[in-house]
Formats: sequence, C-alpha cells, structure tokens
Amino acid sequence: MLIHIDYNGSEPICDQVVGQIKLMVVSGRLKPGEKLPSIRRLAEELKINPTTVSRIYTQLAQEGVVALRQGQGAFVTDGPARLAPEVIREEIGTLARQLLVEGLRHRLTIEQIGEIVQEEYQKIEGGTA
Amino acid sequence: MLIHIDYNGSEPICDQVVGQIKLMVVSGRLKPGEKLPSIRRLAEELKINPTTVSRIYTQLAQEGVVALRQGQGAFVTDGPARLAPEVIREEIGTLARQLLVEGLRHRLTIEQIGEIVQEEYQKIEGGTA
Amino acid sequence: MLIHIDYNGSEPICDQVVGQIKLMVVSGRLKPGEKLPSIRRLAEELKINPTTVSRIYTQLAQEGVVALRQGQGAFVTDGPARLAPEVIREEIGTLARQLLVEGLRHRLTIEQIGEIVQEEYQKIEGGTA
Amino acid sequence: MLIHIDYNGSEPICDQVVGQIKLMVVSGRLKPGEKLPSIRRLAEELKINPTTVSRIYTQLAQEGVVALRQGQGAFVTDGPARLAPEVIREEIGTLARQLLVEGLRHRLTIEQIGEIVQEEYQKIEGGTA
DNA sequence: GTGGTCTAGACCACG
DNA sequence: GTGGTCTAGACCACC
Repeated sequence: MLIHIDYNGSEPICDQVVGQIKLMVVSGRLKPGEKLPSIRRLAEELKINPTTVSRIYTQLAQEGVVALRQGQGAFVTDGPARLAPEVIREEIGTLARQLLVEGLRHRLTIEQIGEIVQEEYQKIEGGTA
Repeated sequence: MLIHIDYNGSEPICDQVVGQIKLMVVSGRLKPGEKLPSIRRLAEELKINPTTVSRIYTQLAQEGVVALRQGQGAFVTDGPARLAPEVIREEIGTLARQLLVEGLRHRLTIEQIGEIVQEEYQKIEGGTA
Repeated sequence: MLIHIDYNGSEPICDQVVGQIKLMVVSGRLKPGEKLPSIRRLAEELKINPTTVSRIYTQLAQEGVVALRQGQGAFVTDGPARLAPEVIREEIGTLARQLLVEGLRHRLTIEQIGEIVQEEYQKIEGGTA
Repeated sequence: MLIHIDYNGSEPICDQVVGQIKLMVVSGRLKPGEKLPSIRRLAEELKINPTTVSRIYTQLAQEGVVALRQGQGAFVTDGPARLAPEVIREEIGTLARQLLVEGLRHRLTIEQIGEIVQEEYQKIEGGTA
C-alpha cells in the first residue's frame, strides 16, 4: 500500500494513515470500487494493531471515503455524501485560513502561497492519468 | 483582547486561542513589541483556567509568535526564527495538501479552492490597514 | 426476480435482498402461493454466494414471509403468523420512533415527515394494481 | 441517565445507548449545552466497559449530537451539520419505507400506521415542555 | 479530573 | 476468509 508511518512523531498513527489513504483516493492512485487490503493484512504490513486499522477504516467509512462490507472487505466509494455548500465553504475556509496564517507568519507572500497550492495540486493530479 | 471562544465546539480551547492570537498578529491587529495581557488577566477575561493560558503562551513562544520575558510578560515578536526555505516550503506544502484533499474530496474544483483562499486572504488583510 | 443489489454500499447484501423481497410481497408484485427461484438459481442470477441465498430464505421463513417446503422450494405465504396486537404495536412503534428521531434531528417538521411517509406509500401501492 | 440496556438481545449495546441518548436529545430531556456523564461514570452506571462508552460518545459526536471536549466532558450540541436536503429526504425515505413494509406486512392499514406515528410523536414532544 | 490513542485478544455475523 | 462488537488495561493531552 506504500504507506509510511512516523511512529515517533506527535501525529496519531490513525490520522497519518487516514490522510495518506485520502490522498491516494483524491489523486486517483486508488480508484472507486477498488478493494483495500484487509484489516489484518494492513495491520501486519504496517506493524500496527488490527484494532487500530479497524478504527482507521471505520473513520474513512464515516467520512465517505470507503464502504465496509462484512465478509468482503473495504472498497473505495465514488465520493462522500454531499454536504450543504455553506458547510463545505466553512470547512475549506478554515483550512485556507490556517494555511494563510502559517504562510504569512513565515514571511511568504500571498503569491508564494498560491504557487505552493498550485504546485501541490500538480503533484496530486499527476497521479490521476 | 477581542478573542471569541466557542465553548460548545469540539476544538480544544487552547487551540482556538492560539489560532486567534496568531491571526491577530498576521493581520496586524497585534503589532511586534506589543505586550499581551498577563496570564491571570487573560484567564479572567476569557473565563478559562490560568494553567490553560500558561500553556497557550508557552506554545506561542515555542512557535516564535511571542517572546516571554521573566516577570514582565509576553511580547509579540517581529516574526518566528527564520527557518530554512525548504523547511517552510514543506510545512506550508503539507497544509496546502490537506486543503486540496478536503476540497477536491467535496467536489470543489482547483479554481473554487483558489477563490476561497483569496477570499480568506482579503478577510485577513482587511484588518491590516 | 428484478432485484437490484448495490455491491458498493455498506448495507449487507442479505439485508438488501430480504428488504426487496418483503417490498415485492407487500406491493403485490409477489403474490401468496407464488414460488421463489431455487437457491442455486437466485444465487446465479444475483451473482452471490448460495449460502447467502440460503440464509436469506431462512430469515424470510422466520419472519413468516415465505414457507419452506422440503425439496420443493420457498413459497410466499399469505402473511406472517398473527401476533398479538400489542406486539405489533410495539414493533411498529419502535420503527416509527426511529423515523421521528432521525427526521426531527435533521430539522424536519412532523408534517414533512408525514408527507414523506405518504409519498413512500404511494410508491409502494403504485405496484399493487 | 435513565438508560436501559438489554444485555441479551441481538442489538449491539452501543446502538441501544446511542438510540436512547438521541431520543433524549430530540425529546428535550437533554438540552443543548447540557453535560453528559463522563465516560468512566456512565461505564460504571451501565456496567459496561469504558472503551464501549467512548465509542458511543464518539459515534454521537460524529453524528453531530454531542461535542466532546478534552478535559471537560461531552456536551449536547444544538443540532447536526446540515446535510443536503435530498440526502436527508433519501435517508428518511428509507426509514419510512421500512416502517411501511413492516406495518403493511402485519396487516395494518396506512391510516393505522399514520396513527402510530402521531402517537409516538406525542410521546416525544410531551417531554419537550 | 476529563477525553484520545493504542495495544491485545475474545467472540459473533457475513459471504 | 472478511468486518463488527466488546472487554481490558496502558499511556498521553487537555483543563
């Protein structure tokens, strides 16, 4: 699955894995309908507890990234339930504000921040083809 | 201090206050050299625990937003210690990636995400004048 | 049998099939006395495991929707065993309560919930004629 | 907390408790801003494992019923994030369909089912005053 | 004191 | 084989 875990950092393991799987879905490296490794298999591969993987998959399911089917496994969905547009606007706005505050704090200009967003977008979409 | 705390949300109080103080610094509402309220005073004003305020100031000091001077209080710095450009690029890149992943996941286009970033930037800079 | 399975959803396949067969019986598309396909045939048709179909038929038999006759197959009954009115009242009351709790939680009025019930009733009875 | 658990039934304990807490919120017996018992306290009271209560509270938080605040406890919110109207319609429609199928199956008329919904609504709203 | 994360291992339901 | 639930107990972050 090409997931890298930093076991010593302060970010919880489950957040790290959830983030990387979301990225793989958005970038197209994991496609709708595709099957993820089983809980036990991924736990072995990442050397973490199966219960932790279970929690990761459950969280992804709640965010609409995957669907869990008993006896079959975890499958990538074709997108999350649509939230009201103003809810999405608020959520993304909060993330944008955090990005701006940290960027400006470190003496970047709005243009430089915009460039970084574009560069990261290219990296993500590069995997879609 | 014009800080608003959402006591009913799930975001930790200390994160809320840290975020808003950073925002006030970046937007120019708090200027370099300016003195922040004492721990006791701010705790009273926000009706939170003094030890929480203490942790907030410590965290801000670690991030280079304020400098703590023994017995005198917390003073806004003129910016964090200059990190290597690659380090800043990586940190901001991570935030940009999170923004993009969540935005794209909710079916926003890169253009819509860019617009939200611009709108939030206007809100921040509106306070600078 | 005109059963549609959502292989990408999180609802167990057996629940989906049980629900649709019950719906076909209630709406009159399956009539009392009618024979259902054999386990093997339905399993082939729906491309699911025969043991799953077996469990589906067993569950339908337990709920009184069909009767299983040794070596002959599953036949639609003319209704479940008549339970005491209080038992039925309690079971349906529980389902009504769940409907109301979820509806009210999402800011629907009792009138809107009632309308949805009526609309769904029309959809069901449209198949009876 | 006046929660009753059936330890022998087939419905998972966590679903039972989640359902009852939702009902208490919708009916006004638990009001927005009100604090729920701590995880450890409720675990003791219900004689179940603290981890199970934790999962219950987490689920309620994800459904927008409560907000969890570290160091403080669980607090009733003033409602879930607004979903797109068609999503709500679909979710409630599914519950309505289940209600109708079970009711009609047990030989109730649409009028009788409507009466049960009204009666249950009175029971819920009776607690609001 | 509070909730959040992680581990460990049992048992059940689905396919 | 798959995921789902529950228990048990450790350690950390927040207030």
